[in-house]
Amino acid sequence: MTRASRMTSHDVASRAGVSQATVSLVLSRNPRARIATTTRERVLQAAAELGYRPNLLARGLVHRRSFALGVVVPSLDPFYTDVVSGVQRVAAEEGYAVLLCEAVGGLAAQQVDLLRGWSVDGLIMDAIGAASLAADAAEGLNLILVDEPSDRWPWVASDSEAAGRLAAEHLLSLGHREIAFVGPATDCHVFRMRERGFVAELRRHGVTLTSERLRRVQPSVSGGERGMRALLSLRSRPTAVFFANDLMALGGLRTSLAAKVQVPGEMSLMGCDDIEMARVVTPELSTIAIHARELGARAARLAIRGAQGETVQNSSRRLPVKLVKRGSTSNVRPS
Amino acid sequence: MTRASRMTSHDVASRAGVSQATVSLVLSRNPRARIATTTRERVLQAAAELGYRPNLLARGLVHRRSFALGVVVPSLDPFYTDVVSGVQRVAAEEGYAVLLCEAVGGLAAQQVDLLRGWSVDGLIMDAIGAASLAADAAEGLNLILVDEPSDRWPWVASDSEAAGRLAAEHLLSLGHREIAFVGPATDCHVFRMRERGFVAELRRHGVTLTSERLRRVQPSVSGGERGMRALLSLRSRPTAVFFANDLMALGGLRTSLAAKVQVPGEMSLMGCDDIEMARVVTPELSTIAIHARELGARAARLAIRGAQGETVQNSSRRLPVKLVKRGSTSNVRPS
DNA sequence: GAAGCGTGCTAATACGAATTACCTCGATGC
DNA sequence: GCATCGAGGTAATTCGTATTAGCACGCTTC
Repeated sequence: MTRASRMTSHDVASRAGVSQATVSLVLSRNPRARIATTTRERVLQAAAELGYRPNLLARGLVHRRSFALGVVVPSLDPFYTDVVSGVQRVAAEEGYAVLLCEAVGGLAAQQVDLLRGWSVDGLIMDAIGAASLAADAAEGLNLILVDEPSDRWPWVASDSEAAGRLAAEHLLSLGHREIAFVGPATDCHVFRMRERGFVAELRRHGVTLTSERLRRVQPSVSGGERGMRALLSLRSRPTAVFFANDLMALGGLRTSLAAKVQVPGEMSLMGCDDIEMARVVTPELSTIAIHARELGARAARLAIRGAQGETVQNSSRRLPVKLVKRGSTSNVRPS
Repeated sequence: MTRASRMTSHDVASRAGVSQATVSLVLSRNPRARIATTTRERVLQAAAELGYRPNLLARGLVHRRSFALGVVVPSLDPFYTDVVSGVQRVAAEEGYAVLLCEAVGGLAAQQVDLLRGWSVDGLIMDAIGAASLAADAAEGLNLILVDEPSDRWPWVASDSEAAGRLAAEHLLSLGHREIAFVGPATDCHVFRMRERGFVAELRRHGVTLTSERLRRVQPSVSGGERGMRALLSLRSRPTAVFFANDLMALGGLRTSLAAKVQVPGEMSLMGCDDIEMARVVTPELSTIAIHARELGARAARLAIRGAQGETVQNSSRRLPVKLVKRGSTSNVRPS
């Protein structure tokens, strides 16, 4: 009951009057171990009395695995925050710890090195980060990609093409034909697919995206503002805009309201991701729900299964996405 | 150059033709060690060629510290996300890893136990979480509290009372006298101080907060909505409201706009924290900047210094806060 | 009563790096 | 020429846990 720290299995052993090995056998519940019930209880009681906690560093050293998952995110933006939260939840359930790294300036490789040193059982990261790794840096690593399919590593991803398609369907169903798209310039699978699905569906309905209605900006709030400003200054304004993520859409909304453009009266806006804040702004943002937490949770499960020796390669599947209709989209007004 | 994993200091040693001890001495740059320059270089080259990374579990086991910081947050809401981000930045600079735990349902104690097992060098957590620990659970732990002063542990905190005072000053300076406050029911130091500073400053100017203008709700967006609805239904509506955090203020803003109440024309709203989203909504939210990232960064530095043996007790200081005037507050309109 | 057989536990070792005590070897002192 | 000394390195031990091989003891069996 004294200092709960610094207690080792040896301390428990001597208090219970057994050997350290026995303590380990009891506490690790090794099924192959034959332990008399009375001994087991003496050990358990001694451990409880001393407040014994196994040293996970020592355990990890022996096992050559740490029971920790590494997560490397480009930044703690709303999307990745949800992913991390999902990872965290599953990890906690399974008794794993989570080592979090924010790879702000392309120093993903350095962070991965650190996590390697920790013998993480699994490493969850985004595609951009993974791409920045040296060829052999990921060797022997149980790597799980978030939101980008790959044939080299297992992955979890949402159905980004469907996301784009759903957005298009929604806007078309409201009668819009003058439609614009704002997406990032970065060559990232998710955004590429969202765009592809969106454009394809528009085309299927005879709507083409003119180049002046396709704006490339940073995937952030201020990027969305820039994109929207450009669209508002066009001779022929669109009546609806799909932004490749919610942050940009929030920027677009801001700019529209600042310009006294009625949303959704004169201009329908859609985002993608369904981050928390989409429900908070006025009007609430129509968007496509990506279920980022679920994505993180699945990545964690995949990582844990991979760490336990299962081959999870190709058990990957795309998570369905869902239209979330809110207040920022409406019928095109009769003109 | 082959598998960068699994390389031990023994491998480096045999490749460089020296003993493992020498490798360790070279790589740990022990100042007391006398190593010939030529040997040092042979070792460094061998290490580089093999892509050697020290095993941090083994290192931690020897040192009885892990070079990792634990962070336990009640949830990854915008505020704590910023805190974590600040911790992360400093940790990365100093070569520390960050073990993140989200203690969703009062299971902070359990998470702390996990982190204990990891021999974390420092543990950063909020006051509510710390309070939920058993009396001896924090024994021997290098614990740093976020946003709650304590004489038992070092802490970092913002000047919450000043935050409330600044909010009051701002609203008063705009001519408001009919003022309301929305805060949480939870007995948390930060919120208590914000309220105290706010109320005291009002009183100093002869403005009292009637009980119907003091709403207690959950510290969330929907809590803010409830509070605002209550205020809007009063016979004598206030002309300005201070919310104890930005999430609640965003809820209040939403509710006001939904009720066609002009903000800031008929109703000035203020939040506190200056989360990212405060700048995104329309109108932009006036608030008090708390500098959560800086709070996290300082907590991390304190934890690291504490881990290195320095006594950081009472080197604690309150971080100044700052009024951020934006579009959700304005002069009271002449009636 | 010697051989056989489980049961229940322990001794010993490994995991990989850090650290301490000590050893060797050449140069120096007198 | 013998003791001294410091520079440069190594062998051995430690950290705390998991695991394997094997010991001791009691019970059966013929």
